[in-house]
Amino acid sequence: MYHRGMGPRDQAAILHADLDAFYASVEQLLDPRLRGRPIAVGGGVVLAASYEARAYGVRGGMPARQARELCPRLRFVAGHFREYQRLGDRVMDVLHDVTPLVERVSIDEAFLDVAGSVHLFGPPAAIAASIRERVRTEIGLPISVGVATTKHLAKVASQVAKPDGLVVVEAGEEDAFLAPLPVGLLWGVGPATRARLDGRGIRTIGELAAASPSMLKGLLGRAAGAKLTSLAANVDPRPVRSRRGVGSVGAQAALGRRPPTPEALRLAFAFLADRVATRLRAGQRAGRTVTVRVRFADMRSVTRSLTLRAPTANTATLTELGVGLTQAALADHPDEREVTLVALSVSRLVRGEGIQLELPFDGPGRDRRPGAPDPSARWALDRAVDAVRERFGRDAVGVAALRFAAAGGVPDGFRELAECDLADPPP
DNA sequence: TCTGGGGTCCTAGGACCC
DNA sequence: TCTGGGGTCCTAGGACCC
Repeated sequence: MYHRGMGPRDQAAILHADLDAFYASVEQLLDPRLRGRPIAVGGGVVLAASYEARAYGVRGGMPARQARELCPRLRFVAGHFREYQRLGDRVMDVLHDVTPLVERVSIDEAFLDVAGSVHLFGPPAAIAASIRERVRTEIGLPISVGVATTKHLAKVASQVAKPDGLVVVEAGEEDAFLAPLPVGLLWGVGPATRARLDGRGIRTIGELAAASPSMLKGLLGRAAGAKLTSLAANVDPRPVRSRRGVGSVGAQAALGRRPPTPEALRLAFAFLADRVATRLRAGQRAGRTVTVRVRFADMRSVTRSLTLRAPTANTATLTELGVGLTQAALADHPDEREVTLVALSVSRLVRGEGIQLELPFDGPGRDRRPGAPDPSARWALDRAVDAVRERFGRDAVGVAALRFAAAGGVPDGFRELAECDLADPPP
């Protein structure tokens, strides 16, 4: 009997391939003078740090100023985002040479199920070694690979292998491999869970495996407790899936510290709605639930959402709903004078050719007021904007969005890298 | 000049229906 | 009329991932 993507099983044939310090490694590949030196990609904030920089404690997400304090020699470089996409795709091509069962998790990371490739290319460990060799010699980038019986364990193994290493956990060796490792290496255990476990004296995966399931359930909740119990016991039934559907599309923008004036909100949501709606339309999607997140100066954030009767992908509609939901959230927090970030997201997506499913203008379940914008006119405007951009490029139209983007924030190229493909889920 | 951007999943409570 | 139960949808918040 042979398994197809179902774990656990008798052979370690799941690979997790993860490029090391990807953005920084690409910069060092493109410019040999940067090799061996501590570098950071980004401007005001560190988007990625080389291993040389990490040795000083520099981390992604860190403000540039703090990074420079930790490492005075740190060299900041602007990102070559197109190159990241191109080289990431080339690495995925190498992986696809081994098996069609490749699940790309992000630009620089993927799972592979090589159980069906063994008769062609040899044992999984040899396949992993040849992937590393090819990515190194043909593309010029370091990549770490973990090999194990399940996705979760393969992921842990690749983390242990970093940087530029290979770790194979053979079937039967899982418990011994996991026991001494810190719980934070498990997928789903972040700072909050780690702190709670620490409070119970649980620091290693071995200690977690020995803990009682009912105690974990009480400590972390039903789902998290059950998940950790099964992960610590190395039971992970998730198959490698080559394609998966996207559940939501969103965008956010940091504002610095700004009083939330109507004009500022209008400009910000024009920018966000333009990004979100354009992507939805390009992917033949529309969504019913619109969610706004507002972050205040103390980093606390609140969300407000609204579910429409009919799905929308209209730029003007999302702009207005975004502003309206934000104003509702602000009305509940009258003491907050400054907003540092706003986010807009659309979920409960539906798919369809040439979607023209417009919502009632002023909310769910109501009729349009006299004088309210005509939905079909709005749809026509979107079509016109999309058509102009298709011919002349993204920046050809969209005055408000451009004004906002020019005011600061991260480059569009970086945003695009993080976007998920709106590809079809498997049938 | 404190703290980027795009996602997923889970929980809990209330509304509403049968 | 009262009480009880289950299912589904919606909203808000939180943890976590890359």
